[in-house]
This record gives sequence, structure tokens and C-alpha cells, in this order.
Amino acid sequence: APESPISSSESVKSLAEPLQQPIASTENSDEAKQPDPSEPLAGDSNPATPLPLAGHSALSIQELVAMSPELDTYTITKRVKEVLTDNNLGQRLFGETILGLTQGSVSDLLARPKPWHKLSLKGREPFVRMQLWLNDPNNVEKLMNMKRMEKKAYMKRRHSSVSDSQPCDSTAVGIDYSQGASPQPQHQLKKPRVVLAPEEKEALKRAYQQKPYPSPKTIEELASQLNLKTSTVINWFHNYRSRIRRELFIEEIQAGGQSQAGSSGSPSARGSRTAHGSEGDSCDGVDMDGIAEGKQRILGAEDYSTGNTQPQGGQTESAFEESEEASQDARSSEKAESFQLGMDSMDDTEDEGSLKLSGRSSLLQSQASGKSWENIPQSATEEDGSTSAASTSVHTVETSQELREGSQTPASMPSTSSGPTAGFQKSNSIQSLFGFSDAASSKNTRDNSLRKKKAANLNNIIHRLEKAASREEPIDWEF
DNA sequence: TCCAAGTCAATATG
DNA sequence: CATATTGACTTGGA
Repeated sequence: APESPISSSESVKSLAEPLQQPIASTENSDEAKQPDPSEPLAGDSNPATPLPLAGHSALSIQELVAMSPELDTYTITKRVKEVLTDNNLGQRLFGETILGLTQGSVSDLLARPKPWHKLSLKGREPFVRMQLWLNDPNNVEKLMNMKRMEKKAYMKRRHSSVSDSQPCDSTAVGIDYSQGASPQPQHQLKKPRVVLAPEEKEALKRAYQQKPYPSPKTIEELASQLNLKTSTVINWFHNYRSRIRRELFIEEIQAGGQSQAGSSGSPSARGSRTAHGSEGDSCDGVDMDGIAEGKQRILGAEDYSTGNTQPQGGQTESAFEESEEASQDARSSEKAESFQLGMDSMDDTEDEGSLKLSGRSSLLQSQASGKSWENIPQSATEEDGSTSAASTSVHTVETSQELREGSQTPASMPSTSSGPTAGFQKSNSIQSLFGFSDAASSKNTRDNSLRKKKAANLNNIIHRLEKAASREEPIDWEF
């Protein structure tokens, strides 16, 4: 019963309690949550975002974020979406008044939340705000009010044709677009906003698969070939890389978590989206592109010993794991053991001499709706990493990160796995041991896109390894 | 300098 | 109208 007398800590506490599934445990390591004075400069460091912030208390969000416990971003966004749709509140309003973000950012955040542990301090901020908002009993009411006020202001504007700036409180960054001010603004310097043609994207993607980190020279070539500005190509690579990465993150979350609802029973209310079928769906969720592309992929198998905690941590990625369709669902064997080794063959294509490494990988797929998963350490076939593409051996590791124990929605679970239910697994000490660890083994994801992403990600990793191993010339290791 | 992570903001879509 | 996508920009780290 440690009580932290910190006055303002109440908000922190509120942050801590809310949802969070049965993850439980993990305690012990309460880092000291002292009020901590490390805010000498704080003051003006952040120019923007005064934002009202429901909390009010003395702590800045940054501080709250810093001491926030691990939040389940997926659940948070899910709930936020529910609340918003149930009450007909838009992302714009929510984003601007609660999160201090624009509509597009909110959309993105809600649709593709990254797992907490992959977020930077800054990136966690919106989630903390969302959690705070969810905890506020009057959240909806407040937003509704804002909505009303906005509407009123709008009406007024239409009437008197007078432009007035922001209504109500909330700070206002002061930004306001003056419309009347500058006479003849436009001109032709509008910056057209480059829009890449499908073929261009295609070409870029292809280039990416070969080389996720093209050298300046390559970039120049691409740019001239496609008739694009160099900076556009550079930007495209940056964006693509990070978006691919993000897609992978969310796969992880969905595969591993899938918590459950619970929350408000919500009386129907046209649930337009949220089609989370546990299975059966036909839609394979998102794809970054829908364009058909010659599915080409390289499945490399490398044995990256993720071991050692890489300095940067962050990026060690979870890229290992490639699942192949191979066994697919075809046989829905619900055997006790739910994994099987598959060697796959990559069927297709070697289009344009793309490299093809030996494929085949061990596949561990836990199927069954339940969470019967096991972590199989897998054999580590070390050996020289580089070059030996042939060796192949992949690890599908996945030290499960959070294993929820007992509890877990007994409600709907159809018993399913009869197994011993993995009793052991103590608390997730494992996790702390291995600083990172990703979770979730992919099920039979048989998306094309997924596969592609993974393949791409492999390339990405290969690149890193290459860089780390011998940072020299842009070796091209074509196989 | 490079890169990644976050965002913005224009524009696509629904 | 609202939400989704995406090229570009910003920030921070090495």
C-alpha cells in the first residue's frame, strides 16, 4: 500500500488503473515515481500545445507520460473509436481539442496504434491524453459542448461574414489563418503536392525490395529515371520504410493481444467499422497499396541472432518470423501441438533477377483461436551470418511478452485448447530479462501484403547487419 | 550527415 | 460532410 503523497499524482493513478487487461503482475519494478524535479527548463521548451488537458493538475503531460505505466494502445484506441462513433463525435474535433493533433494524425493513430514499448516519449503522449480523456466522466459531454460552440461560431460567421477567430478557451496557438489579410495570396507558388503515379510507386517499391536503403547514387538514378525530384525519392523511402515498419507492429498487436471488449456494451449504434472477426474475415486488412504488383519477394532466411541487445534497441524489430502460407488453414487441425515446421518454397517468381535466397523457414504457427502458444526457443544455428544464405534457419522466436494468465475473458472463450494451458510461465520476468521481445506469432496470415512487408523488412534488417558488420562501401551482395 | 519517429496538411475516398 | 492516405517537414539522436 504504497501511497505516494504527491498531490497531483492522482491523475497518474487514474491513468494506471483503467483498463489494462489481465496482464497484471509486473509490479515490483515500480520505478520510483517521485515527483522528481527535472524540470528546470521545461517552461518554454514546447512552444505549442498548451492544450487544456482535462487534468489541469500541476503536472505537465510530459511528466505524466514519463511516469505513466504501460498502456495498452490498442485497447485505448479501440475504446476511443467506440466512444467517438457512438456519440457522433469527429476525429477532427477530438484531435484538435483533446490531443492537439490534426485530423489526419488522429485517423492514423487510431487506425494503427503502435505498441507502447515501441513508442518514444513523444509518441506516447497522445495515448496518455486519450487515456486521461477516457477516464474523464464528462469527456463526451465536454466534447459535445465544444462541438456546439463551434457550430454556433460557424453560424455566426456565415451570417455576419465577419471572420472571427477561435471561440472559447483552449489556448489557441495563435495560429490563425488570416484570410482577409494577404491580398492575392496564391500565385503559382502553391506547391502542387506531388502525387506519385501508381507506376512510380510501383517502381519505387520494387527498388525498395532490392535495396531499402539506397545510396545517394541510386537515389539519383531513380529520381531521374522516374522524373522525380531527388528529395521526393528520399522522402518516399523514409516514409515507406517507416510505414512498413508500422504495419508490422500492428500485426504484432493483433496477433498477440486481441483482448476483448468489455467496455460499454454500447447499444449497437451502427458499428460501421471495427470488423474484427477473429477469423473468417475475408478482408485482409490494410494494405499499403493495393496495386497489384508482381508479387515478388525475397524470403531470406538469415539467422540474425537477435541476441545481444542492440544498442538502439528499438530497431531490432520483430522481423523474424516469416510465415508462409504453406499449410494454410486448409487443414484445420486443432491438434494439441499447434506448430509445425514447414518448409516452404517460395513459389514464384524471380522476376527481374531479384535475389532469391533460399527460402524455407521454420514455421511456428499457433492456430486455434485460443492463445495456445508456446515459445520455442528454436535452435540457433549461428555460423557466420553473412553470405550464407543457404544455411537458412529462421527463428520464429517470440518470447511471449505478456502472457496473461488465468483470468482472461473466460466469458466467451470456447474452451478450445484443451491443452495444459501453459501453466508454467511465471510472470513475465522473461520480458524484463530480454529487454525487448516481441510477441505474437503470426497465425496463418496469408496475406500477400503481409508477406511482402515481412520480406521487405528482412531486407531492411539485412541492410542493418551489413552496415554494422562492415560499414564500408555499399557492398552489393547480390546472391 | 544520415536516419527514425511524429506530425502536418493536401487530397483521396466514402 | 467525415475519415483515410501520403508527400513533406520537424525534431532529436548518433
